[in-house]
Amino acid sequence: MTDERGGLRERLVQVAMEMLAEGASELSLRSVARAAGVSAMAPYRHFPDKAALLSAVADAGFVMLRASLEAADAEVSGREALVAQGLAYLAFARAHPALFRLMFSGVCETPEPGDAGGSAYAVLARRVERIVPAAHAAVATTAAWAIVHGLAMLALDGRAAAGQQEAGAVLALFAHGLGGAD
Amino acid sequence: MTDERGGLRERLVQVAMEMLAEGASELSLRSVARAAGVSAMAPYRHFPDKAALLSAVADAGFVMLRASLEAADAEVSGREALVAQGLAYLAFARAHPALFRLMFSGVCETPEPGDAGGSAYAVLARRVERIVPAAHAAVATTAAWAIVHGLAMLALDGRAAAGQQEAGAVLALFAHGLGGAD
DNA sequence: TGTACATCAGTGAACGCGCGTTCACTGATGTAC
DNA sequence: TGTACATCAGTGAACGCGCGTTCACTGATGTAC
Repeated sequence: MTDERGGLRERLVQVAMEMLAEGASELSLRSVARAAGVSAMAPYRHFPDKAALLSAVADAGFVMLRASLEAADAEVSGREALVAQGLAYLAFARAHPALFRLMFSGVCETPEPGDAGGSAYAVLARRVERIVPAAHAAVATTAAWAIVHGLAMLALDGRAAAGQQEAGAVLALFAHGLGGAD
Repeated sequence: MTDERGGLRERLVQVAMEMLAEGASELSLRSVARAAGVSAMAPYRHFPDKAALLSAVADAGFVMLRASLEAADAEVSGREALVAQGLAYLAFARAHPALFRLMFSGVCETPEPGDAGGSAYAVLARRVERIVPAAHAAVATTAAWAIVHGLAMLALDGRAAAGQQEAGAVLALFAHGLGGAD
């Protein structure tokens, strides 16, 4: 039990993410506490209620997502980087479907929209700004996020082909359709 | 109680949709039965289990969505019709957020992907086919659905500006970016 | 016309369950003097 | 060095709840003869 090191708060978040990774589609406070080897009441030492725990899990998900986008963006440049971010976004959703759903389930009251500083959104926005004329940047960023998010959601529902190839074609079509130099 | 006319099956579906419209975020079999003025067991005469009831509700949602898209498409033509469908899709999501979430929650095992004949997807696909070269139609349709679905989902989460104007700009950018004649 | 029977929609009580949260507690650790 | 006290993380029993589903039933309607 070397895992017993460290604060319970972090452990609960980590255990919850593992449960989601293992296929749990809904988390209960009790089940997370159980999986962490702790009484049902212990989480209340660290979170005011269940929603706060789920919110912390979603936050951790956004940190992971952001890191994925940044890594993908760094590998290439220009329009290709935009496509790479899109594919990374999709890969994240496919790799962590339950977590992804939780992040966008409205449970989490994280602001995370356009103005939230270090958000995953900002990574995408920064890349779009380098591609399209400033006048279109805001609209193009929303469009880029929407297309990638829609693709991910539809793929999770089995409603759109989720293959790397199809997704690549869709993103390339979109990136090509954007105005601006490259 | 003129409403007592008609099959319980249809009444249950209708009542469930009303509950969703009134803000319920999760439906239980019992609550739907209660709202329909019927015992908790009555729904089992018409649905094998809860999932089947939710599935029927989602189906009814798709029928509504499809009708909205068709109506919007009929008003204008060419690229404008594509934008109009997109706005109608968004309007549907905003008008029926809980129903929309249910429809795309994976609860419903409706096929409804590309090949499903009379689906909402087909309405969008038919319009895209008239706009872009046949070689790109499949990719463009997926892209169109994704952008519109992503916009809707992000809007429901409060993560993207959902104003008619912003959405219109995003969709116009996308429609303009598509190749092909118009 | 009347009787016996089958069908069928809906009832109502009960099952076992897991849930979020409350409460009063325990026992270890730190700190003041 | 020792004693008294506060803090704090975690415990464990209990609460009331709504859930999906089971079971055996009731009572109305239709049908055969």
